[in-house]
Amino acid sequence: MADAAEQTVDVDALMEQFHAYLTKQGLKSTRQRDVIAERFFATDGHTSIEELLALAREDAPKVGYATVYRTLKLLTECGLAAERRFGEGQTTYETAGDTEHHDHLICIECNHVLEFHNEEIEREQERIARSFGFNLIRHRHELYGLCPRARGIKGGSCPGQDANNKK
Amino acid sequence: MADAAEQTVDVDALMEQFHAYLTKQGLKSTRQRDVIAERFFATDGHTSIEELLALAREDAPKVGYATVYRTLKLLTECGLAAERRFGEGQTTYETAGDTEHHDHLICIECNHVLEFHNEEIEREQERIARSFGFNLIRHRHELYGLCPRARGIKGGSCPGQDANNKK
DNA sequence: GTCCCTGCAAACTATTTGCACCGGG
DNA sequence: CCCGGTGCAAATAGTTTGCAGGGAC
Repeated sequence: MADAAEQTVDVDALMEQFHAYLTKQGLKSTRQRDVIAERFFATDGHTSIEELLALAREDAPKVGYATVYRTLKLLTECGLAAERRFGEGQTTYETAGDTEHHDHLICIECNHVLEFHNEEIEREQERIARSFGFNLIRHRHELYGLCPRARGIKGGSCPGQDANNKK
Repeated sequence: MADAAEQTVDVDALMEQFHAYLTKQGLKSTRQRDVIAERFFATDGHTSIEELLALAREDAPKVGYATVYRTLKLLTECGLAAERRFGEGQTTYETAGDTEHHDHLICIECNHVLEFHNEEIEREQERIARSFGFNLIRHRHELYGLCPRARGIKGGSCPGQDANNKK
């Protein structure tokens, strides 16, 4: 899709942000954290702890679940990762900070996840919150349905289907 | 709020639907199921398994978690209950079937839950799904923020705050 | 009487934590 | 060196399941 050189630059920038955060908090930069963060930044989609553990173990075979959880928590704290809880299973994480806000459209058959953004809805949400006297902090908006392929449309496919079709 | 006589009618009607479903499925109507369903229908808000267990035990002291879970699963199957998973904690359930669709506005301080419905957003969701070739089946839309009371507005309060402020 | 249902406890899944040792600054 | 980090295993939280006995139809 995008070529390797460009991605590497991106990952480097994110790693730098991560290291800056660690330093600021008086925390240490370790091999495990670096491996996990690098692998995480290199994924484009919505990645589970289990997947990240497997990826990290390619570089550092002995890392355990706990370290992955702890590292993703750090990444979430500094705004470089965002937790997403679709369906029933485990939490997945997506890179954040670089990209702007978006919501999700999920196929209930193939579990593929697409992203969308709609200003009209964003505005409407604000209006609703305000009308109840609320200060809107964040929201969660997920659309579940059947992608063209799942509906059996001939030649149909989820846009970007091939990218990262999980489990 | 509403008076007791009116609520009773409502609960009766829902119980009837529940019994109809059980019969249709060749399942049995038992004291435990009735107690749990009645108590559930009598709550207005978003109720957790734990709360339902406590309520059910007022009528039938020996019911266990498993029965409550199993009964709520039945109620969900027949469309009389809907699972809701806000925040981190346990799943809560709300009565469905009688009321029309709505989404939720949750105060992150006091955990109070309000309901809203906005046609514009519903339409926009459909449009978005269609634009990706999706068949929209269901969605999840939750707004998290601070209610007037939580923001410290003098005299402010969540609309309906007193009704059912959980945990 | 036949199955379904129930309560209990054990199993499970996803995540967190305690602890002894390891390693970055 | 010091103190935070790591791996492992055990602990937790929420929910599900297996099983022996009980109850609905």
